[in-house]
Amino acid sequence: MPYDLAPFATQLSAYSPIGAKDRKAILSLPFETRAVRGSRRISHLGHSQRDFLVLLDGFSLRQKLTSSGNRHISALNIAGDGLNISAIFMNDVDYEVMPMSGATVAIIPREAAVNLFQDHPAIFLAVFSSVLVDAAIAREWLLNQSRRASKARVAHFLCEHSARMTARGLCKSGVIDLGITQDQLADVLGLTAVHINRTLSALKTAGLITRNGRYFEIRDALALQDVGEFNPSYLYMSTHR
Amino acid sequence: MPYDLAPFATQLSAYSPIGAKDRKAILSLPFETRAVRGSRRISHLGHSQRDFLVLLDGFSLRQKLTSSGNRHISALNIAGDGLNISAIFMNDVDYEVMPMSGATVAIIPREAAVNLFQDHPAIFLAVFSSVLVDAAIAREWLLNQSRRASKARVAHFLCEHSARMTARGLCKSGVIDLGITQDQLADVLGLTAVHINRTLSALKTAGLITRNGRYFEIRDALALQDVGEFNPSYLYMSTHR
DNA sequence: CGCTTCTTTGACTGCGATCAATGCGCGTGG
DNA sequence: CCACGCGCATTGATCGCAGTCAAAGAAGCG
Repeated sequence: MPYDLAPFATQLSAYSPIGAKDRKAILSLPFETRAVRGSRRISHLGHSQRDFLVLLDGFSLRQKLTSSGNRHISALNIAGDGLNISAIFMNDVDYEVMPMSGATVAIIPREAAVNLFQDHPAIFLAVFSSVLVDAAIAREWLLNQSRRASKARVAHFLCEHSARMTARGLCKSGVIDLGITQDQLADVLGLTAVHINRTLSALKTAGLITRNGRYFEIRDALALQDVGEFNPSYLYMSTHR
Repeated sequence: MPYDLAPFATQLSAYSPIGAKDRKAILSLPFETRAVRGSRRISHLGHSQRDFLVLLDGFSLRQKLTSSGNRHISALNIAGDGLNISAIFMNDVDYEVMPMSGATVAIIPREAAVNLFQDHPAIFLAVFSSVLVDAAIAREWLLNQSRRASKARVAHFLCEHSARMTARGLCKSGVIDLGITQDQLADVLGLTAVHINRTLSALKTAGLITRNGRYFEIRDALALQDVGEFNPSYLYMSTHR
Protein backbone atom coordinates (compact mmCIF):
# COMPACT_ATOMS: atom_id res chain seq x y z
CA MET A 1 0.00 0.00 0.00
CA PRO A 2 1.54 3.29 -1.07
CA TYR A 3 0.96 5.35 2.08
CA ASP A 4 2.67 8.71 2.55
CA LEU A 5 2.61 11.47 5.17
CA ALA A 6 0.64 13.93 3.02
CA PRO A 7 -2.43 13.76 5.32
CA PHE A 8 -0.24 14.93 8.21
CA ALA A 9 1.14 17.86 6.24
CA THR A 10 -2.30 18.84 4.99
CA GLN A 11 -3.83 18.67 8.44
CA LEU A 12 -1.05 20.82 9.88
CA SER A 13 -1.49 23.47 7.21
CA ALA A 14 -5.03 23.98 8.50
CA TYR A 15 -3.46 25.41 11.65
CA SER A 16 -0.61 27.46 10.29
CA PRO A 17 0.81 28.03 6.80
CA ILE A 18 3.23 25.29 5.74
CA GLY A 19 5.57 26.23 2.91
CA ALA A 20 6.62 23.96 0.05
CA LYS A 21 9.98 23.29 1.68
CA ASP A 22 8.37 22.41 4.97
CA ARG A 23 5.94 20.10 3.24
CA LYS A 24 8.76 18.37 1.44
CA ALA A 25 10.58 17.84 4.74
CA ILE A 26 7.49 16.16 6.16
CA LEU A 27 7.06 13.94 3.12
CA SER A 28 10.67 12.80 3.28
CA LEU A 29 10.51 11.71 6.91
CA PRO A 30 11.42 8.08 7.41
CA PHE A 31 8.53 5.98 8.63
CA GLU A 32 7.17 2.49 8.96
CA THR A 33 3.53 1.60 8.34
CA ARG A 34 1.42 -0.60 10.61
CA ALA A 35 -2.23 -1.64 10.44
CA VAL A 36 -3.91 -2.13 13.80
CA ARG A 37 -7.29 -3.59 14.66
CA GLY A 38 -9.31 -4.51 17.68
CA SER A 39 -7.92 -4.12 21.14
CA ARG A 40 -4.25 -3.77 20.29
CA ARG A 41 -2.78 -0.57 21.68
CA ILE A 42 -1.43 1.84 19.09
CA SER A 43 0.50 3.75 21.73
CA HIS A 44 2.67 0.72 22.36
CA LEU A 45 3.95 0.53 18.82
CA GLY A 46 7.39 1.89 18.08
CA HIS A 47 10.44 1.64 20.26
CA SER A 48 9.73 2.11 23.95
CA GLN A 49 6.70 4.26 23.19
CA ARG A 50 8.87 7.19 22.23
CA ASP A 51 8.47 7.20 18.48
CA PHE A 52 6.08 9.65 16.91
CA LEU A 53 2.83 8.19 15.59
CA VAL A 54 0.67 9.64 12.85
CA LEU A 55 -2.72 8.25 11.85
CA LEU A 56 -2.69 7.51 8.12
CA ASP A 57 -6.07 5.88 7.69
CA GLY A 58 -9.16 5.11 9.75
CA PHE A 59 -9.92 6.42 13.21
CA SER A 60 -8.35 6.07 16.61
CA LEU A 61 -9.11 7.25 20.11
CA ARG A 62 -7.22 8.43 23.15
CA GLN A 63 -8.27 6.84 26.42
CA LYS A 64 -7.46 6.87 30.11
CA LEU A 65 -8.36 4.31 32.75
CA THR A 66 -9.07 4.72 36.44
CA SER A 67 -7.36 2.28 38.78
CA SER A 68 -10.75 0.67 39.32
CA GLY A 69 -10.98 -0.10 35.63
CA ASN A 70 -13.32 2.60 34.35
CA ARG A 71 -12.52 4.04 30.97
CA HIS A 72 -12.82 7.53 29.57
CA ILE A 73 -12.14 8.50 26.00
CA SER A 74 -10.58 11.95 25.84
CA ALA A 75 -10.20 12.40 22.11
CA LEU A 76 -11.09 10.97 18.73
CA ASN A 77 -8.42 11.07 16.03
CA ILE A 78 -8.91 11.47 12.31
CA ALA A 79 -6.47 10.47 9.56
CA GLY A 80 -3.64 12.99 9.49
CA ASP A 81 -3.60 13.57 13.23
CA GLY A 82 -0.44 13.26 15.30
CA LEU A 83 -1.33 10.77 18.00
CA ASN A 84 1.24 11.23 20.74
CA ILE A 85 2.81 14.66 20.41
CA SER A 86 3.46 14.82 24.13
CA ALA A 87 5.61 11.70 23.88
CA ILE A 88 8.17 13.72 21.93
CA PHE A 89 8.55 16.34 24.61
CA MET A 90 7.82 14.46 27.82
CA ASN A 91 9.30 11.31 29.27
CA ASP A 92 5.98 9.62 29.53
CA VAL A 93 2.48 9.72 28.18
CA ASP A 94 -0.62 9.91 30.36
CA TYR A 95 -2.95 8.14 27.93
CA GLU A 96 -3.28 5.19 25.59
CA VAL A 97 -4.19 5.29 21.92
CA MET A 98 -6.44 2.60 20.48
CA PRO A 99 -7.88 1.99 17.02
CA MET A 100 -11.57 2.79 16.80
CA SER A 101 -12.46 -0.02 14.48
CA GLY A 102 -9.37 -0.24 12.34
CA ALA A 103 -6.47 2.12 11.79
CA THR A 104 -3.27 2.44 9.82
CA VAL A 105 -0.44 4.23 11.58
CA ALA A 106 2.92 5.69 10.57
CA ILE A 107 5.73 5.14 13.06
CA ILE A 108 8.30 7.93 12.77
CA PRO A 109 11.57 7.59 14.72
CA ARG A 110 11.54 10.09 17.56
CA GLU A 111 14.90 11.55 16.51
CA ALA A 112 13.56 12.40 13.06
CA ALA A 113 10.50 14.10 14.51
CA VAL A 114 12.58 16.15 16.95
CA ASN A 115 14.88 17.29 14.14
CA LEU A 116 11.92 18.19 11.95
CA PHE A 117 10.48 20.45 14.62
CA GLN A 118 13.85 22.03 15.41
CA ASP A 119 14.72 22.78 11.82
CA HIS A 120 11.28 23.97 10.69
CA PRO A 121 9.79 26.65 12.96
CA ALA A 122 6.65 26.87 10.82
CA ILE A 123 5.96 23.18 11.38
CA PHE A 124 6.63 23.52 15.09
CA LEU A 125 4.22 26.43 15.24
CA ALA A 126 1.53 24.43 13.45
CA VAL A 127 2.03 21.50 15.82
CA PHE A 128 1.83 23.88 18.75
CA SER A 129 -1.41 25.29 17.41
CA SER A 130 -2.85 21.82 16.98
CA VAL A 131 -2.08 21.13 20.63
CA LEU A 132 -3.81 24.36 21.63
CA VAL A 133 -6.93 23.36 19.70
CA ASP A 134 -6.75 19.91 21.23
CA ALA A 135 -6.70 21.50 24.68
CA ALA A 136 -9.61 23.76 23.75
CA ILE A 137 -11.66 20.72 22.73
CA ALA A 138 -10.85 19.04 26.03
CA ARG A 139 -12.12 22.12 27.87
CA GLU A 140 -15.34 22.10 25.87
CA TRP A 141 -15.78 18.42 26.66
CA LEU A 142 -15.34 19.22 30.34
CA LEU A 143 -18.08 21.82 30.12
CA ASN A 144 -20.25 19.46 28.12
CA GLN A 145 -19.86 16.52 30.44
CA SER A 146 -20.14 18.32 33.73
CA ARG A 147 -22.82 20.86 32.98
CA ARG A 148 -25.16 19.49 30.33
CA ALA A 149 -27.85 16.80 30.56
CA SER A 150 -27.52 13.66 28.50
CA LYS A 151 -29.63 14.78 25.53
CA ALA A 152 -27.71 18.03 25.11
CA ARG A 153 -24.46 16.17 25.65
CA VAL A 154 -25.08 13.70 22.84
CA ALA A 155 -26.37 16.42 20.53
CA HIS A 156 -23.27 18.53 21.20
CA PHE A 157 -21.01 15.61 20.39
CA LEU A 158 -22.78 14.88 17.11
CA CYS A 159 -22.48 18.53 16.07
CA GLU A 160 -18.79 18.65 16.91
CA HIS A 161 -17.99 15.40 15.19
CA SER A 162 -19.90 16.41 12.12
CA ALA A 163 -18.09 19.75 12.02
CA ARG A 164 -14.66 18.16 12.34
CA MET A 165 -15.39 15.50 9.75
CA THR A 166 -16.76 18.06 7.33
CA ALA A 167 -13.68 20.24 7.74
CA ARG A 168 -11.56 17.25 6.73
CA GLY A 169 -13.77 16.42 3.78
CA LEU A 170 -14.90 13.15 5.35
CA CYS A 171 -18.59 13.95 5.45
CA LYS A 172 -21.00 14.59 2.62
CA SER A 173 -24.19 16.48 3.34
CA GLY A 174 -24.65 15.65 6.99
CA VAL A 175 -24.11 11.90 6.66
CA ILE A 176 -21.46 10.74 9.10
CA ASP A 177 -19.84 7.35 9.06
CA LEU A 178 -19.61 7.25 12.81
CA GLY A 179 -17.43 4.18 13.11
CA ILE A 180 -17.99 4.11 16.84
CA THR A 181 -19.89 1.71 19.07
CA GLN A 182 -22.41 2.92 21.62
CA ASP A 183 -20.05 1.57 24.24
CA GLN A 184 -17.30 3.86 23.01
CA LEU A 185 -19.69 6.79 22.72
CA ALA A 186 -20.69 6.20 26.33
CA ASP A 187 -17.03 6.40 27.37
CA VAL A 188 -16.63 9.60 25.39
CA LEU A 189 -19.58 11.27 27.07
CA GLY A 190 -19.34 9.83 30.56
CA LEU A 191 -22.62 7.94 30.34
CA THR A 192 -23.55 4.25 30.04
CA ALA A 193 -24.16 2.47 26.75
CA VAL A 194 -27.76 1.81 27.75
CA HIS A 195 -28.44 5.47 28.31
CA ILE A 196 -26.68 6.43 25.08
CA ASN A 197 -29.03 4.10 23.28
CA ARG A 198 -32.09 5.67 24.84
CA THR A 199 -30.85 9.19 24.19
CA LEU A 200 -30.12 8.48 20.52
CA SER A 201 -33.63 7.04 20.21
CA ALA A 202 -35.04 10.22 21.70
CA LEU A 203 -33.11 12.39 19.22
CA LYS A 204 -34.35 10.16 16.41
CA THR A 205 -37.95 10.36 17.60
CA ALA A 206 -37.64 14.12 17.80
CA GLY A 207 -36.70 14.10 14.13
CA LEU A 208 -33.22 15.54 14.66
CA ILE A 209 -31.27 12.58 13.31
CA THR A 210 -31.70 9.28 11.55
CA ARG A 211 -29.49 6.25 11.93
CA ASN A 212 -28.65 3.13 10.07
CA GLY A 213 -26.11 1.01 11.89
CA ARG A 214 -23.12 3.25 12.35
CA TYR A 215 -24.15 5.76 9.73
CA PHE A 216 -25.75 8.88 11.08
CA GLU A 217 -27.57 11.58 9.28
CA ILE A 218 -28.33 14.93 10.81
CA ARG A 219 -31.80 15.86 9.68
CA ASP A 220 -32.20 19.16 11.42
CA ALA A 221 -28.79 20.70 12.02
CA LEU A 222 -30.08 23.92 13.52
CA ALA A 223 -32.34 22.16 16.00
CA LEU A 224 -29.52 19.80 16.95
CA GLN A 225 -27.16 22.71 17.55
CA ASP A 226 -29.84 24.30 19.63
CA VAL A 227 -30.39 21.23 21.79
CA GLY A 228 -26.62 20.75 22.18
CA GLU A 229 -25.88 24.44 22.74
CA PHE A 230 -23.22 23.98 20.08
CA ASN A 231 -21.09 26.92 19.04
CA PRO A 232 -18.10 25.84 16.94
CA SER A 233 -15.86 28.77 17.80
CA TYR A 234 -13.75 26.67 20.19
CA LEU A 235 -12.66 24.51 17.26
CA TYR A 236 -10.76 27.52 15.91
CA MET A 237 -11.44 26.59 12.32
CA SER A 238 -9.71 29.06 10.04
CA THR A 239 -9.44 31.62 12.81
CA HIS A 240 -5.78 31.08 13.62
CA ARG A 241 -3.45 34.00 13.18
CA MET B 1 4.64 47.45 44.88
CA PRO B 2 7.88 46.11 43.40
CA TYR B 3 6.49 43.25 41.31
CA ASP B 4 8.65 41.53 38.72
CA LEU B 5 8.27 38.58 36.34
CA ALA B 6 10.55 36.26 38.31
CA PRO B 7 7.67 33.92 39.26
CA PHE B 8 6.97 33.39 35.57
CA ALA B 9 10.60 32.56 34.80
CA THR B 10 10.85 30.25 37.80
CA GLN B 11 7.67 28.42 36.92
CA LEU B 12 8.82 27.91 33.32
CA SER B 13 12.14 26.50 34.42
CA ALA B 14 10.23 23.68 36.12
CA TYR B 15 9.26 22.49 32.65
CA SER B 16 12.44 22.99 30.69
CA PRO B 17 15.85 24.47 31.54
CA ILE B 18 15.93 28.25 31.23
CA GLY B 19 19.39 29.78 30.88
CA ALA B 20 20.61 32.98 32.53
CA LYS B 21 20.20 34.91 29.27
CA ASP B 22 16.67 33.62 28.79
CA ARG B 23 15.79 34.52 32.35
CA LYS B 24 17.15 38.01 31.84
CA ALA B 25 15.03 38.41 28.73
CA ILE B 26 11.92 37.49 30.68
CA LEU B 27 12.77 39.87 33.50
CA SER B 28 13.29 42.74 31.08
CA LEU B 29 9.92 42.35 29.39
CA PRO B 30 7.81 45.49 29.55
CA PHE B 31 4.66 45.05 31.62
CA GLU B 32 1.95 46.81 33.51
CA THR B 33 0.60 45.61 36.86
CA ARG B 34 -3.07 45.38 37.75
CA ALA B 35 -4.83 44.14 40.87
CA VAL B 36 -8.21 42.51 40.29
CA ARG B 37 -10.88 41.42 42.74
CA GLY B 38 -14.34 40.00 42.73
CA SER B 39 -16.21 39.43 39.53
CA ARG B 40 -14.08 41.54 37.20
CA ARG B 41 -12.77 39.49 34.28
CA ILE B 42 -9.00 39.24 34.08
CA SER B 43 -9.17 38.06 30.47
CA HIS B 44 -10.60 41.41 29.45
CA LEU B 45 -7.62 43.36 30.66
CA GLY B 46 -5.09 44.53 28.13
CA HIS B 47 -5.76 45.79 24.66
CA SER B 48 -8.48 43.86 22.84
CA GLN B 49 -7.74 40.73 24.86
CA ARG B 50 -4.59 40.06 22.91
CA ASP B 51 -1.96 41.00 25.43
CA PHE B 52 -0.24 38.27 27.37
CA LEU B 53 -1.26 37.94 31.01
CA VAL B 54 0.84 36.47 33.79
CA LEU B 55 -0.42 35.91 37.32
CA LEU B 56 1.93 37.63 39.75
CA ASP B 57 0.12 37.08 43.01
CA GLY B 58 -2.93 35.26 44.33
CA PHE B 59 -5.02 32.76 42.42
CA SER B 60 -7.19 32.87 39.35
CA LEU B 61 -9.38 30.45 37.47
CA ARG B 62 -10.30 29.67 33.90
CA GLN B 63 -14.00 29.27 33.22
CA LYS B 64 -16.43 28.57 30.42
CA LEU B 65 -20.17 29.17 30.35
CA THR B 66 -22.94 27.29 28.56
CA SER B 67 -25.45 29.37 26.67
CA SER B 68 -27.96 28.49 29.35
CA GLY B 69 -25.75 30.09 31.95
CA ASN B 70 -24.10 27.11 33.61
CA ARG B 71 -20.48 27.53 34.57
CA HIS B 72 -17.56 25.16 34.51
CA ILE B 73 -14.10 25.93 35.83
CA SER B 74 -11.48 24.24 33.69
CA ALA B 75 -8.29 25.28 35.48
CA LEU B 76 -6.93 26.91 38.59
CA ASN B 77 -3.94 29.19 38.19
CA ILE B 78 -1.12 29.77 40.64
CA ALA B 79 1.21 32.79 40.78
CA GLY B 80 3.70 32.51 37.92
CA ASP B 81 1.26 30.94 35.47
CA GLY B 82 0.69 32.34 32.02
CA LEU B 83 -3.06 32.86 31.86
CA ASN B 84 -3.91 33.13 28.17
CA ILE B 85 -1.16 31.52 26.13
CA SER B 86 -3.60 30.61 23.39
CA ALA B 87 -4.41 34.31 22.92
CA ILE B 88 -0.91 34.81 21.57
CA PHE B 89 -1.29 32.19 18.87
CA MET B 90 -4.99 32.22 18.11
CA ASN B 91 -7.33 35.02 17.12
CA ASP B 92 -9.66 34.32 19.94
CA VAL B 93 -9.87 32.65 23.32
CA ASP B 94 -12.47 30.07 24.25
CA TYR B 95 -12.50 30.84 27.98
CA GLU B 96 -12.56 33.62 30.54
CA VAL B 97 -10.10 34.17 33.36
CA MET B 98 -11.36 35.38 36.73
CA PRO B 99 -9.64 36.10 40.04
CA MET B 100 -10.33 33.44 42.64
CA SER B 101 -10.51 35.79 45.55
CA GLY B 102 -7.99 38.42 44.62
CA ALA B 103 -5.20 38.45 42.06
CA THR B 104 -2.41 40.64 40.75
CA VAL B 105 -1.69 40.34 37.06
CA ALA B 106 1.07 41.47 34.71
CA ILE B 107 -0.08 42.73 31.31
CA ILE B 108 2.63 42.16 28.72
CA PRO B 109 2.15 43.66 25.24
CA ARG B 110 1.46 40.85 22.80
CA GLU B 111 4.26 41.99 20.48
CA ALA B 112 6.83 41.66 23.25
CA ALA B 113 5.64 38.15 24.14
CA VAL B 114 5.75 37.03 20.50
CA ASN B 115 9.28 38.34 20.11
CA LEU B 116 10.38 36.67 23.31
CA PHE B 117 9.18 33.28 22.09
CA GLN B 118 10.69 33.76 18.63
CA ASP B 119 14.08 34.82 19.89
CA HIS B 120 14.39 32.31 22.73
CA PRO B 121 13.70 28.71 21.66
CA ALA B 122 14.29 27.41 25.19
CA ILE B 123 11.53 29.65 26.51
CA PHE B 124 9.21 28.62 23.71
CA LEU B 125 9.89 24.99 24.50
CA ALA B 126 9.13 25.55 28.18
CA VAL B 127 5.89 27.32 27.32
CA PHE B 128 5.00 24.48 24.97
CA SER B 129 5.65 21.98 27.73
CA SER B 130 3.48 23.93 30.13
CA VAL B 131 0.65 23.75 27.61
CA LEU B 132 1.13 20.00 27.29
CA VAL B 133 0.90 19.59 31.07
CA ASP B 134 -2.14 21.83 31.09
CA ALA B 135 -3.79 19.57 28.53
CA ALA B 136 -2.83 16.47 30.52
CA ILE B 137 -4.52 17.94 33.59
CA ALA B 138 -7.65 18.64 31.55
CA ARG B 139 -7.70 15.01 30.43
CA GLU B 140 -7.37 13.81 34.02
CA TRP B 141 -10.23 16.10 35.03
CA LEU B 142 -12.33 14.61 32.26
CA LEU B 143 -11.65 11.15 33.62
CA ASN B 144 -12.29 12.31 37.17
CA GLN B 145 -15.56 14.03 36.42
CA SER B 146 -17.05 11.48 34.10
CA ARG B 147 -15.98 8.25 35.74
CA ARG B 148 -15.62 8.82 39.47
CA ALA B 149 -18.28 9.25 42.16
CA SER B 150 -18.42 12.45 44.14
CA LYS B 151 -16.32 11.32 47.10
CA ALA B 152 -13.48 10.08 44.92
CA ARG B 153 -13.80 13.19 42.77
CA VAL B 154 -13.35 15.57 45.67
CA ALA B 155 -10.54 13.48 47.14
CA HIS B 156 -8.74 13.45 43.80
CA PHE B 157 -9.01 17.20 43.50
CA LEU B 158 -7.62 17.76 46.98
CA CYS B 159 -4.66 15.50 46.24
CA GLU B 160 -3.92 17.25 42.96
CA HIS B 161 -4.23 20.71 44.39
CA SER B 162 -2.03 19.83 47.33
CA ALA B 163 0.60 18.35 45.00
CA ARG B 164 0.66 21.40 42.75
CA MET B 165 0.81 23.82 45.66
CA THR B 166 3.58 21.86 47.33
CA ALA B 167 5.60 21.85 44.11
CA ARG B 168 5.40 25.63 44.07
CA GLY B 169 6.34 25.93 47.71
CA LEU B 170 2.89 27.26 48.67
CA CYS B 171 1.99 24.50 51.07
CA LYS B 172 3.60 23.52 54.33
CA SER B 173 3.02 20.03 55.65
CA GLY B 174 -0.34 19.26 54.09
CA VAL B 175 -2.02 22.51 55.09
CA ILE B 176 -3.54 24.16 52.04
CA ASP B 177 -4.90 27.67 51.92
CA LEU B 178 -7.67 26.70 49.56
CA GLY B 179 -8.85 30.19 48.72
CA ILE B 180 -11.87 28.78 46.96
CA THR B 181 -15.55 28.80 47.81
CA GLN B 182 -17.65 25.63 47.79
CA ASP B 183 -19.54 27.20 44.93
CA GLN B 184 -16.35 27.42 42.90
CA LEU B 185 -15.30 23.93 43.91
CA ALA B 186 -18.67 22.67 42.68
CA ASP B 187 -18.05 24.30 39.31
CA VAL B 188 -14.61 22.72 39.18
CA LEU B 189 -15.94 19.23 39.83
CA GLY B 190 -19.27 19.37 38.04
CA LEU B 191 -21.32 19.02 41.23
CA THR B 192 -23.53 21.34 43.26
CA ALA B 193 -22.34 23.40 46.20
CA VAL B 194 -24.72 21.53 48.49
CA HIS B 195 -23.28 18.21 47.50
CA ILE B 196 -19.71 19.49 47.82
CA ASN B 197 -20.53 20.47 51.36
CA ARG B 198 -21.86 17.03 52.22
CA THR B 199 -18.95 15.29 50.57
CA LEU B 200 -16.38 17.38 52.41
CA SER B 201 -18.18 16.58 55.65
CA ALA B 202 -17.97 12.88 54.82
CA LEU B 203 -14.24 13.11 54.17
CA LYS B 204 -13.85 14.97 57.45
CA THR B 205 -15.89 12.40 59.36
CA ALA B 206 -13.77 9.66 57.82
CA GLY B 207 -10.72 11.37 59.31
CA LEU B 208 -9.07 12.09 55.96
CA ILE B 209 -9.09 15.87 56.24
CA THR B 210 -9.81 18.68 58.64
CA ARG B 211 -11.02 22.11 57.71
CA ASN B 212 -11.13 25.55 59.18
CA GLY B 213 -12.78 28.01 56.87
CA ARG B 214 -10.80 27.89 53.66
CA TYR B 215 -7.82 26.23 55.22
CA PHE B 216 -7.61 22.53 54.63
CA GLU B 217 -5.38 20.00 56.21
CA ILE B 218 -4.86 16.54 54.80
CA ARG B 219 -4.71 14.20 57.77
CA ASP B 220 -4.27 10.92 55.98
CA ALA B 221 -2.62 11.53 52.63
CA LEU B 222 -2.37 7.86 51.66
CA ALA B 223 -6.00 7.14 52.44
CA LEU B 224 -7.06 10.25 50.54
CA GLN B 225 -5.01 9.21 47.51
CA ASP B 226 -6.60 5.81 47.77
CA VAL B 227 -10.14 7.16 47.86
CA GLY B 228 -9.39 9.56 44.99
CA GLU B 229 -7.42 7.00 42.96
CA PHE B 230 -4.77 9.68 42.70
CA ASN B 231 -1.56 9.00 40.83
CA PRO B 232 0.44 12.18 40.20
CA SER B 233 2.25 10.97 37.10
CA TYR B 234 0.02 13.03 34.79
CA LEU B 235 1.35 16.20 36.39
CA TYR B 236 4.73 15.42 34.84
CA MET B 237 6.61 16.85 37.79
CA SER B 238 10.32 16.70 37.07
CA THR B 239 9.88 14.04 34.42
CA HIS B 240 10.23 16.27 31.38
CA ARG B 241 13.05 15.58 28.95
C1' DC C 1 -23.61 46.60 63.47
C1' DG C 2 -26.14 45.42 59.47
C1' DC C 3 -25.63 43.54 55.06
C1' DT C 4 -23.99 40.24 51.94
C1' DT C 5 -21.78 36.21 50.82
C1' DC C 6 -20.84 31.64 52.12
C1' DT C 7 -21.82 27.37 54.70
C1' DT C 8 -24.66 23.95 56.66
C1' DT C 9 -28.65 20.96 57.19
C1' DG C 10 -33.19 18.70 55.97
C1' DA C 11 -36.84 16.83 52.90
C1' DC C 12 -37.96 15.38 48.57
C1' DT C 13 -37.29 14.44 43.48
C1' DG C 14 -35.54 12.67 39.30
C1' DC C 15 -31.99 11.48 35.98
C1' DG C 16 -29.13 8.21 34.67
C1' DA C 17 -27.05 3.71 36.58
C1' DT C 18 -27.69 -0.99 37.19
C1' DC C 19 -29.38 -5.53 36.35
C1' DA C 20 -31.29 -8.59 33.19
C1' DA C 21 -33.12 -10.50 29.07
C1' DT C 22 -33.92 -10.51 24.17
C1' DG C 23 -32.87 -9.35 19.43
C1' DC C 24 -29.87 -8.78 15.62
C1' DG C 25 -26.01 -9.03 12.26
C1' DC C 26 -21.91 -10.91 10.86
C1' DG C 27 -18.07 -13.95 10.42
C1' DT C 28 -16.47 -18.76 10.92
C1' DG C 29 -16.43 -23.41 10.61
C1' DG C 30 -19.01 -27.77 10.13
C1' DC D 1 -25.91 -23.60 3.32
C1' DC D 2 -26.94 -23.67 7.89
C1' DA D 3 -25.48 -23.70 12.93
C1' DC D 4 -23.24 -21.54 16.15
C1' DG D 5 -20.96 -17.93 18.71
C1' DC D 6 -19.77 -13.41 19.59
C1' DG D 7 -20.13 -8.53 19.75
C1' DC D 8 -23.31 -4.98 19.65
C1' DA D 9 -28.06 -2.90 20.02
C1' DT D 10 -32.40 -2.61 22.20
C1' DT D 11 -35.89 -2.69 25.79
C1' DG D 12 -37.89 -3.18 30.53
C1' DA D 13 -37.83 -2.81 35.65
C1' DT D 14 -35.84 -1.05 39.63
C1' DC D 15 -32.41 1.56 42.40
C1' DG D 16 -29.62 5.15 44.28
C1' DC D 17 -26.61 9.15 43.87
C1' DA D 18 -26.68 13.71 43.35
C1' DG D 19 -29.89 17.66 42.23
C1' DT D 20 -33.34 20.80 43.78
C1' DC D 21 -35.78 23.60 46.93
C1' DA D 22 -35.86 25.86 51.18
C1' DA D 23 -34.41 27.80 55.45
C1' DA D 24 -31.37 28.75 59.11
C1' DG D 25 -26.57 29.62 60.84
C1' DA D 26 -21.83 31.64 60.40
C1' DA D 27 -18.47 34.63 58.76
C1' DG D 28 -16.50 38.43 56.54
C1' DC D 29 -16.72 43.31 55.48
C1' DG D 30 -18.38 47.88 54.82
